[in-house]
Amino acid sequence: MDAVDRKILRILQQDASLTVAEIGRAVGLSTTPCWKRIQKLEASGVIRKRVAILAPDKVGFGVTAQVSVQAGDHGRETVEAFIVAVQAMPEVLEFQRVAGDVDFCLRVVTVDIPHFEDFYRRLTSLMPLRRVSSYFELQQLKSETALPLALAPGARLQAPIADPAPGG
Amino acid sequence: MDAVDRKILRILQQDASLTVAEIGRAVGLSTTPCWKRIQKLEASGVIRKRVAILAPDKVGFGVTAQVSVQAGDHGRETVEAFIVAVQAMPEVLEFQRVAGDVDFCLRVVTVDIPHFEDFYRRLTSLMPLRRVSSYFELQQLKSETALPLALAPGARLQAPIADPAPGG
DNA sequence: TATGAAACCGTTTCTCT
DNA sequence: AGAGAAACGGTTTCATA
Repeated sequence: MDAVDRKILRILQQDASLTVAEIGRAVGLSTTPCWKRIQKLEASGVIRKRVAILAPDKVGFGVTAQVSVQAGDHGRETVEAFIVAVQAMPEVLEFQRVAGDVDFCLRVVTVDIPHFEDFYRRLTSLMPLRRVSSYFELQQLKSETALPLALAPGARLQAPIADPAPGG
Repeated sequence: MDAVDRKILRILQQDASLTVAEIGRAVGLSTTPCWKRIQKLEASGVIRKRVAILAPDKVGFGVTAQVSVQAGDHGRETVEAFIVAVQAMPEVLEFQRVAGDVDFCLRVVTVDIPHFEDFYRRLTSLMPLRRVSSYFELQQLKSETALPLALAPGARLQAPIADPAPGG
């Protein structure tokens, strides 16, 4: 993966609806080699998928929360069952095991506070937990799905991507 | 927005590389009306954008962390400058003001621990902070960009989307 | 608001450098 | 590896119900 591949990825992370010809123009390549590079990036799993990002408020989700969980002192099997159950909860978008003074972090969306309370009740009844903290989002200050490729190993620091000039 | 629109959105959130004809087939519509609905969902801002999702490890990001920040007792202007500075830090993917015993939550990616230390030093020198907690991700248990539309107001509970049958 | 046919344009393949 | 031309297929428009 070279600098041109990284440029392509930076563009596709920002807007995957551009045509191959437009992307090629932006990275200084004609459509065929640009298309071949994209195919390779998809085949090798660097590009995992292409998705549509929705506006949570426009589909009725008013609450998003960060939840930290400290597990009680339970056996491996209990914790594994907990993990499977949490993974299956649709309101959980992100779920990770972490190192620190908590064991798990979750990012949760719900329609409103009563729905969150219902979620919370279901979560805490899965297994006895030592501590659970919920942080409700008051203001979304930044939300990115794009990885900062300018910081990736091998990247020369680059300026942000300019739109391809309309006049060519 | 009706049940068909929600079906379309559920599909597009999962895989935005499907053709309009395929999506139409999955929701029981021919391509033209399906295409019109997608256009409307884009125009109204329900669909914010289409993006490529990359594999962090394949581009060299080995560390992702959740960082909680409790602000010191500072004036509005100091905090606003802090917010602007954090928004500009490329390693910060998510950044929100929250209610609870911390003030801000961040989701951060870096190449490795030394790079995280560098980030941490820059973050903590922006403004005196009362407390900063970092939780390093040990295991990604779930990672979704798709909102759980089955829980959205107005949604009848629906089964997961089946792939359109290969044979037609 | 849905459909099918047709026009248009982007993607994919092929050939050549 | 990259370029350009051609074939293919998906998108977008149009006419119609």
